[in-house]
Amino acid sequence: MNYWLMKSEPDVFSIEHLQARPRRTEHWDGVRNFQARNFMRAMKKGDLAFFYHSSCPEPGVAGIVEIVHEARPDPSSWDPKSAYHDPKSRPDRPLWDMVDVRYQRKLKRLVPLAALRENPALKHMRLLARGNRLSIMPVAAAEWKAILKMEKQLEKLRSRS
DNA sequence: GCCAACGTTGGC
DNA sequence: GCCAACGTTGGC
Repeated sequence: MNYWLMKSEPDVFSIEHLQARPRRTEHWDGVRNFQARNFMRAMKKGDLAFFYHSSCPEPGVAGIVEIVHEARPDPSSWDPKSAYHDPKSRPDRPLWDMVDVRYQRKLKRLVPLAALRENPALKHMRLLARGNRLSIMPVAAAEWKAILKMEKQLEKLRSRS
């Protein structure tokens, strides 16, 4: 089983939006970057991913989702009406893929980007690498654990105050 | 709104 | 294949 991180702008699509979807499941479509696409292609059913909120007042890890359907062609890529339309992609020659994710849980408290940066255990995390802009990336098992540990610590701090 | 960093495009 | 120009991402 592998771990991943998937970015989304909460104004557009947040962990709460996913939670409100029928069967708490949604296509993760609109990815238009080759590296991100290739990571999606490596995802297996049952893999877990952090749902990361980006481009918002408090960016950070907001929740956990499960990959419930592996990569297959993304129909929005050849839909001229879609904001994600790419004329190079056609139904007979698809260029972009999507996976399905299912809501697993929200973190008890959002783990902010600023806190991730302060954790020495995450020094080499891809998300934190200089200039990183990938919307989908792998997460090492040790990093996954470290972030869940931060969630617990943040929760403890809150319950104490 | 600014700007650094990166990916993509297209001329040569 | 190089590289400048441009567009996008995303934190601040």
